Amino acid sequence: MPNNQFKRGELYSFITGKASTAIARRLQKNFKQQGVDITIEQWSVLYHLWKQDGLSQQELCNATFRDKPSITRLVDNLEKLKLVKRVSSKDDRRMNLIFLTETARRLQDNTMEIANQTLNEALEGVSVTDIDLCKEVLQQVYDNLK
Amino acid sequence: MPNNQFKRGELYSFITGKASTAIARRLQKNFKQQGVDITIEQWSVLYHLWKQDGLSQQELCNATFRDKPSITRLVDNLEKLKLVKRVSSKDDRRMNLIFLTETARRLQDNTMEIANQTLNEALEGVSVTDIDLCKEVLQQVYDNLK
DNA sequence: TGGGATTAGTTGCATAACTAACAATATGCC
DNA sequence: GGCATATTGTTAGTTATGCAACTAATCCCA
Repeated sequence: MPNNQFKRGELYSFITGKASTAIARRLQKNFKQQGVDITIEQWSVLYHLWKQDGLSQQELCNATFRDKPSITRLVDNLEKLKLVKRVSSKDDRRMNLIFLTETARRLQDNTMEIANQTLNEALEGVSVTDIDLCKEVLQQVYDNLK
Repeated sequence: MPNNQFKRGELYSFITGKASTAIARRLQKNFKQQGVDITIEQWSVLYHLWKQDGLSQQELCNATFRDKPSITRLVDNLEKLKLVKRVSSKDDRRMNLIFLTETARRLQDNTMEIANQTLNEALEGVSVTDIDLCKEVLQQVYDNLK
C-alpha cells in the first residue's frame, strides 16, 4: 500500500529531524542566553550524574544512548571544564568512576529550570494525554529497534 | 507542579534522543548491509532532489532543516561521490542549482525501499491513528519553536 | 545612478557522532 | 597457574553540526 508508505516516509522526517533538533537547538540557545556555557550533550551527561553520582563511563553510555568513544570525549571535555573528575575504581581498575565537582552540582537547579521552560515552550498547546500517547509511541519505536 | 515537570523531563529524553537516534542508526545499518555506501544525511539530501531535481542550496536548507554550512559540506561530499553536480544559476549567479547524476537516480528505488522497511520495523505494533497523532504532536512542537 | 541592505554560498573553529582497531584489566576454565 | 575470552576505556579517521565571519551578487530606494 503505497499511500501508507508515503505517510510513514513523512513521519520519518519528523522523528529523525525536525522536532528533536528543534528542541535541542532551542535548549542550547536558552542555555547560552542564561549564561550557561555548556553543550546540551555535556548537560545530558551531568543530568544522569545528578541523579546518581559516580557512574562508570559504560553506565553513562547506557544512560545517554551514546557509544564509548563519545562518552570518552564528553568526559574529556567535562574534565577540562572542571565539571567532573575521573576516579579509577578500586574494585575494578578498568573502570573510571565519574564524579561531579562542586561547580557542576551548582549547575543543576538553574539548568533543569531552563530545560523545563524549554519543554514548556515546545509543548505549548499540546494536551497531557497527547503528550503521554506520543511518549508511548516513541518508547515503542525505541523498544522495536533496540 | 514538580510531578508534571518530571514527566516532561523524561519526554525530553525521548524526543531528543532515543527514538530518533535509534531509527537513524538502524537506517544507516540497513543501508550498509544492503551495500549502499552513503550516510543518512547524504540520503536525506538526495531524497528531496528525487522529489524535485535542481533545487538551490538554500532550498535544500529549508527542506532538510539544516543550516547553510551543513548543506555546503553535504553537497561537497555528494559531489566527491559523483552523486550530484553544482550548476551556477543563470538567472541569479549567487545561486547553485543542485542536479542529480544518473548514479544518484539509480539509488532511489532501492534506498526508498530500505527506508520503508526500516520504518516498518520501527513502527511495528503502533496503530495508524497513534502514528498520526504522534506526527501531529511533533509537528506542533516544531511549529512552536520555529 | 549610487550606496546601503539583503541574500546565497563558503570557510574556519569547536564539538560531537560512528566505526574500527587497540591497550589494559578481569574472568573463567582447564 | 596459565591462557583464551570478555570487558572497559582510549585513539585514529571520517562525517556532520552550529556559530561567526567572510565574499560575491542582487535588490532597493533616495
